[in-house]
Amino acid sequence: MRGSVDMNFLFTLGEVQRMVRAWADKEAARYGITRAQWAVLAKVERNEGMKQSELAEQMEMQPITLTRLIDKLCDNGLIERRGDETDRRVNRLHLKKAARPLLGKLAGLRSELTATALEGINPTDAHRLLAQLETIKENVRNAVQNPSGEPSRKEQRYG
Amino acid sequence: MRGSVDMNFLFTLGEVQRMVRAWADKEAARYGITRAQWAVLAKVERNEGMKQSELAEQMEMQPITLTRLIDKLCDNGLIERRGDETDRRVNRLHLKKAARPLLGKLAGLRSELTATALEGINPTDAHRLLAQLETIKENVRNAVQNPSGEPSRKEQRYG
DNA sequence: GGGATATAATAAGCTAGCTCATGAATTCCG
DNA sequence: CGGAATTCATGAGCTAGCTTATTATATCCC
Repeated sequence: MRGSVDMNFLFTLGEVQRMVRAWADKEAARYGITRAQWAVLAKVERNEGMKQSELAEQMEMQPITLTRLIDKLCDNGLIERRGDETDRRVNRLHLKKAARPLLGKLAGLRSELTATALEGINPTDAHRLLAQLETIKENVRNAVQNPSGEPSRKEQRYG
Repeated sequence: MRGSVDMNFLFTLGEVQRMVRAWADKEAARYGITRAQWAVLAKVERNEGMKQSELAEQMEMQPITLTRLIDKLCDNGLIERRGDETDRRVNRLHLKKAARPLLGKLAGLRSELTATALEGINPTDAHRLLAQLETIKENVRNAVQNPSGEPSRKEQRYG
């Protein structure tokens, strides 16, 4: 029965998210960075030379939101925008040297935080949890793209 | 191996939370309410006559944060603060009549949202997911209460 | 070439949510 | 009684996110 899940899922997710965010922000603050900025920094590390627009899409956020976060990372000397050689509209994002040691510490912090959060959940379940989160993300993405009222004339769910 | 979970759990949770929040807020906006306010309203429904401080504790948020949300719900005529008879510092929260029909619609919306978000996840897994979220919440609560370095052996804070 | 259109980034201005610091009223308790 | 703690509210300020609009550049296609 879905009843009891129905009862709690949305709000529980909300509470967990708020608690985790506050906690991770507080810990990350030791390194002078917020969690949102950290997420951007980590993405740049794994994909140096990305365009802002690509990164925004990957992170499921609006380009302007990303711009603000990048502004701060640039102010702090952690990354830099470099113009693209063939398309002068484009900025490509690169780490600056100062980011390296910080990223090392942040990796350690991430392990700590994850281990603490997932304590008591065995690795198999943890993997399933992560996969379910991805599923939910996908479901929400779809829902946002074809809003519920609209049947989207391909899959009319009410027979 | 925990490696790949370690790699993604924190940031994936963040992305899911942002997407779900934006989506739920957008849907809830049809009824002139945000998700955060909705959560408060739903709690008041299930626990009429609560004090603000009790509610804040239940919802794992700071009293001041709750005060702001309650301000808006009062402005919109959905709930009201009534003074406690024996302790005049205390406000007790009650639904106003206007809240009833709204709560009915919101219950429907919640079912819809939950069903959409969890599409493709079977009920057993959905229950496990919810239980894991509760576990994480508990873990984070503990972590925040005794910050990481401190072993906090049995709370001998005095003496 | 040149107009229409698309894309990249940004600007301006707003909101929600959260916090800290402060203060006021009240109650508790030694 | 009188100091300490509790309960709530206010004000100021922050991050992060959104919408709408603007600027600059590229591309498409006649």
